[in-house]
Formats: sequence, structure tokens, C-alpha cells
Amino acid sequence: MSSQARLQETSASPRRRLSPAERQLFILEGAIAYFSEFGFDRATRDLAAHLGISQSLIYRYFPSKSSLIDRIYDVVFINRWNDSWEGTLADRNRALAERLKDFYRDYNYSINRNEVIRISLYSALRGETISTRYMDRIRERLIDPIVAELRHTLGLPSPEQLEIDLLEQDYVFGLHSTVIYAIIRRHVFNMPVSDDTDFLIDLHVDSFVASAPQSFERILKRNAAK
Amino acid sequence: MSSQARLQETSASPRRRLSPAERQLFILEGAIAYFSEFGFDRATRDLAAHLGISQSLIYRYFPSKSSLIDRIYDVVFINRWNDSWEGTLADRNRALAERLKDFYRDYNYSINRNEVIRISLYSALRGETISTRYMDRIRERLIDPIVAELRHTLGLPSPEQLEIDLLEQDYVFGLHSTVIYAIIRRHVFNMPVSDDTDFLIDLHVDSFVASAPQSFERILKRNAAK
DNA sequence: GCATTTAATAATCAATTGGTCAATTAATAT
DNA sequence: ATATTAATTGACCAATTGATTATTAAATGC
Repeated sequence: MSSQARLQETSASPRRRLSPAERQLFILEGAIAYFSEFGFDRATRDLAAHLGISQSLIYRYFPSKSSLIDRIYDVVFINRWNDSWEGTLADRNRALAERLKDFYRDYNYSINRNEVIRISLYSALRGETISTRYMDRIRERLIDPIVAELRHTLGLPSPEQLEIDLLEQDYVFGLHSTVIYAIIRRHVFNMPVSDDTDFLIDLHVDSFVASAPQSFERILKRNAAK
Repeated sequence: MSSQARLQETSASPRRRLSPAERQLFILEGAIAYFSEFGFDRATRDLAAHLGISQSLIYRYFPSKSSLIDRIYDVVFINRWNDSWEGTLADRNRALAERLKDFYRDYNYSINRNEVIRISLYSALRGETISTRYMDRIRERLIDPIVAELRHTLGLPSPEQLEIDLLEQDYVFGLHSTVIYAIIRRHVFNMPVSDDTDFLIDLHVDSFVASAPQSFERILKRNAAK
């Protein structure tokens, strides 16, 4: 009831008739909120009822349900990438720990949202290719660069000299996971998570950087043994 | 085609007629495999076709789809808990790092399976209460005990003397997440992950234990400042 | 005020859903 | 062989699904 009342108030006119651009955005944002909470298998009728519009109106602005979902993926995956991240990580004028802290604070700020993490997981569970491509992007543009920077700080061969291997990636994903899984715990498992995220990022980054020399030594030794 | 042929072969008789107990288990295990791959919103007809049986047969052994799902939760959540974990973590005759390594190896062995992690996430996204209860159990019986053991090694007050707080839990969840998120990457995002899981657990546990003193000091200082 | 445009809806469709039940048929005992 | 038991199925139901289309009505220009 209160949501319906709110809808009527927030709409420009007392009830209906928005411009096509406005209406399309209204439906898209509503669909993100709705599907991220209940999953993509929910009916378009229910979405329409939730938005206070008729079901057929959805099909005026989106040719099919799956095309609406594809647009949601665009918003969630592509629009949420920040090109400055790679630059931050690669800036060798600053200490690596500081770069990592800056990056993960910003990264966390960008994806620590209910809709983003939930839709990521829904699409991954569906096996959508966009989800795989997104993870490839993370590995290539975030994880591998961190490995490269770590190697540089430790005086180890660059990726051009010695290819990055799975163990190194997985080790760096260990740091990455501390940020991601906190988001999952909060928004998917509805667990209480500290709001002092920046402080926790500092702790994890410092731990990571402090033990990286020993860890990388062990990884290289392990790879040499094979 | 090959799966249908296999089904006929694996069944006791050339084609059908199992004992109620066998058939119920057959459906339950098939449902776990099927729903873990495609989600709980898939039709019981499709599940039946996948199993090579009629849809109505499912309803002879399970009164409703949701009761079948509840049974799946039982198998995935409850049956997969090992009571020895708490004992392993609390055994102060051994070094904490060794206890953590043993525990996480066994824990990983137990839940690093496609169906387990995927059904956990499906149910969590649905907001099922069993999922929340399961996470509470992890926090109370695994995370909090690890905090207690860390405090003990560091000569800090026991949980009875000083209540465990969110920051401490979140910090320990950082270690936990390295194990869990690797499983999610493998089985949900279909990423390549190293098979050398035990080695990676060793690395992360050693990093964690090595930096725990400094981290806990900072956490206590932070809490005192509030 | 009136006609035109078009955003929005109600009615409807075929396909699919969870679930039921009478009919079938494989196994068992005799 | 034959009768009995009960595991399994096919036909069916009402409700719901994504999607279409003819109709309604809010805004705009004159």
C-alpha cells in the first residue's frame, strides 16, 4: 500500500503517461530491484504489479523477458567497471599496500550493493556467458596485474619473462575473496557484517602484503618441483 | 541419449520397479543433481524426464515440490556437518596453525562439491531460513571458536571475559572466505582453480596466523577508540 | 473546445506449471 | 499358470506463464 502510494507520488503525473525514455528506465530499474530480490524466474506479471503498471506495458519497451534481463546485465556488469582501477594498481610511485587499499576501497564501494552481487550470482548460477566474461576480465585486469606488481616488489621475473600461473592467481584471489565474500555474506546470506569495511580492507591488505614474500617463495618452489 | 542408456543400465532391473526406499533415494539424488544445476524453479516434469520416470511418480514419494526441496536441504546442509571440527579447532595440545590446516582441509573436502555450494547459494538467494541457520551455526561453532583460540594464543581475554565482536568475526571470516570463494569460483563461476587446494590452504593459514597478532592488536585498539 | 497522436490497459492466447487419479503392469506368492 | 499386490504411468485439471492485440484515454497542437 505504502509502496503504491509512493509510486503515484514519485511519478510526474498523478498516475501515468511517461515519456518512452522515462518509462523504459522506470521499468529497467524496477526490474533490477525486483529480479535481484526474487530471481529471474519470477513472472513479468508480478514485476508489473510491483511497479504499478500493466504487464503488457513491459512488452512495449522490451521485446521479450530475456531482452530485459540482458539489459539488466549491461547495467550491472558493464556500467559498474571503473577503468581507473588498473591505473591505480600499476602506479609504482606508491607503495603496493597503499595502492591495494585504495583499489579495494573503491572496488568495494562500487559492487557492495544488494542488486549487484545478487544479480551476479543469479546470472552465474544460470551459466550466462556474460558472467564468465566478467570473471575473465577480473582475472586479466585485476588479479594478474596484482601478481605482476607483487612480483616486481619482490624482485621476481615479470609476467613477460615468466608466465603467471594458477597458484599465483589463486593466492591473490585469496585477498580478493575477503572483500567479495563479505559482500556475499551481507547481501545474500543476510549476515551481520561490520560497517567498518575500510578498516577490514586495511587489515587484509596489510596481512597479504606482509606474507606475500614468503608465500611467493613457496609457490615458486612448488612450481619448480613439478 | 547416452544418459538414458546409462540410466537403464544402472537401474537394478532392465527398466523400472524399484523398492520404495530405493526409488525415493533415486529421485532425491536425481533432484539434487538436477536442481543444483538448473535451480529450484525448473519444472518437476523436466526433472522426471531427466530421470527417465513419469512426473506423477515424484508425487508418490514426495507430497509436494517444496517438500522435495526441503529434503534436499536436509541432505546438503545437515548431513554435511562434521562434529569433529569443533574438537580439532579446540585441541590446545597442537599449534593453532596445524589445527586450522587440518580443519580447513577437511571442511573443504566436505563442501567443495558442485551440488553443495550451488544449492547453498540457491537457497540463500531464496532467503530460506535454513540457510540463515546454517550460517549462524558456522559463526557460532567455527568462527567464534577460532577467535577464542586466537585470543588464547595471543594472551588476550577469553570470550567469557570479553565478548567477541563483529570485527573479530569478520577478520576470521577473511580466512574462511579464501576457502569458500575458491569453491564458488570453481563451481558457480566455472573458473579454473588450482587442484592444489591443500597447498593453498597452508599458505592462507600461515599468512593468517602470522599476521593475526598485529591484526588483533589493531582491532582491540579500534574498539577501544569507540 | 476539438481532433490527433500515442502511452497505457484489458482481454486473450497457447504453452507450461504443480498436482491428482484412474488405469496399467511388473513383481511376488501360491 | 493364476491371482494378488503395489509400483508406475497417462490423461487430466486449474492456475500461471510469456507474449499479442484491439481498445482506451492522457497529452499535445490547432
